[in-house]
Amino acid sequence: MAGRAAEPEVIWARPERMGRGPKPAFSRADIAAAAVRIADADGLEAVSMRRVAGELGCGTMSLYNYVPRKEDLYELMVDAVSGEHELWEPSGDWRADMLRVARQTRALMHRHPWLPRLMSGIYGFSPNALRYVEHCLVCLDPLEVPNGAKMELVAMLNSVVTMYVANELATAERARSLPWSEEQESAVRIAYLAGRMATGRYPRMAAVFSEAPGPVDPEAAFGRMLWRLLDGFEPKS
Amino acid sequence: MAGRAAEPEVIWARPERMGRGPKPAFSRADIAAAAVRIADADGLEAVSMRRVAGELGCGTMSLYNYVPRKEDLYELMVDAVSGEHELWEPSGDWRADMLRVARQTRALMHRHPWLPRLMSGIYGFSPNALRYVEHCLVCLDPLEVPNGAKMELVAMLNSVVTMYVANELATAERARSLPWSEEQESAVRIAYLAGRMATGRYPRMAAVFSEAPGPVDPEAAFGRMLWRLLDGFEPKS
DNA sequence: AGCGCACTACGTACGGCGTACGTAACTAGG
DNA sequence: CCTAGTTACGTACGCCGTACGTAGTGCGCT
Repeated sequence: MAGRAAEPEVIWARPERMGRGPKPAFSRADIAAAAVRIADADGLEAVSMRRVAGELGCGTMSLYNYVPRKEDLYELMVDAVSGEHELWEPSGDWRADMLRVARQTRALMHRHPWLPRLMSGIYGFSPNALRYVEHCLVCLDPLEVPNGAKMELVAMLNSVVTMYVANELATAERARSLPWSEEQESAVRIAYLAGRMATGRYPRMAAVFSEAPGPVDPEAAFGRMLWRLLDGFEPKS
Repeated sequence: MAGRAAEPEVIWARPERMGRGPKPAFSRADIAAAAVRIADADGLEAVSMRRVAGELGCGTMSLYNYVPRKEDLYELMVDAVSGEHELWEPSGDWRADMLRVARQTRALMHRHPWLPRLMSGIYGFSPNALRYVEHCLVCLDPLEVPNGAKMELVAMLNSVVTMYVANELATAERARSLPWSEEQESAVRIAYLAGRMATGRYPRMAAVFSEAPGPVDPEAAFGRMLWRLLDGFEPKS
């Protein structure tokens, strides 16, 4: 019976340094940084165990001493860039602070375009995620709602920001990955949508597209979205 | 010069049937259904071109006559399950209708647990996505805000639901994929978090966890989240 | 001090992946 | 009826994650 039932499985629970043998050549931070560098430069699909090992200058299989499965490498990456969040002394205006948090998260995801995709699959609270959530809660001190609601606010904020940026990036990446210019890509897109709208099956959507004065301003749309979200948490007067 | 600069690239823009040769053995719907069956049974990572071809009973490379790249297969899958959305005559109460939409989306994602992960990477409006959005807009007819705001409402609703279910599924899958029971998994998780909280570095989070009476009711939390979101769109009185 | 063992390092190898490419069969348009 | 465009599909290439075996290393115990 018995035997190894698979190790702790939550990578943050396993100690970085074991007691016995020679000391490791790298830290988790080194590995995460290497993986982040690769993903930033060549995209998430370029992050392979071989490539990360190459970046570090070690054999491929040596990586498995630090990271039991590739999925854990992803968790390391998310935690590493979460550490880039700059924290500040709360202003006393929780809405202003939350807007600042959201804008910072959006900037972070633009710097690391692979981040939204990984956010959907992450399970637990990494060290830097804990720091981040704690900071949000401190900023929410002036808000007079139950603590649970504050957690839910943080979760919702992250959700909408993540998906908003994911959409931003999906259209941008389409334009970049193909040998077309962005105008051509968007022209094809518009033409397709126009064709669909012309069928008359989607009158409400057609109305939306026809009355749109031009391309939407992403910054303004982002701000409106956040404002509406925060409105839902304002205590009833 | 020139030559082929890569085809239309938006799979919905390319016609399903070409003019000339023998008639295709399958439709896109067949292929999508096969892929969905595999993903439902064995997870998204089991969806490979070979496996789908096997399910259809054809050679692997024959699939590329229907689907130029694997990414397009994913789009087909998302569109296929989006067609499972049941549409109804609007009730006149836009909040009730939006709640129903959200609950239906959540149920859909529980039926197809791979869906949230794919939603983050999808680019355009597939036929069934158009149907779905149009239905939401119809339900929002009684809401007196600009049309653009209605689109933004639908987008936010989908974002929040997607990430909520993604979190639900991530914890559930962790528990299932390991040879542990769910209680053991959650025990490890709690122990880890308790250890972190004991450091005193996260007093606000510690307060949240300490005052939680027990495991949260996912249905109730889901409902609260939606209610707050919709509140942000209620026209100012 | 010195032994033993837990750990690190890493090469090899296996099965599976996406898909480029070449070939044969087939059918609709001229 | 011919022929050009399409379908069908087998082969092959270069990746991928990672199981496993072996050798070296230095901490902790006796």
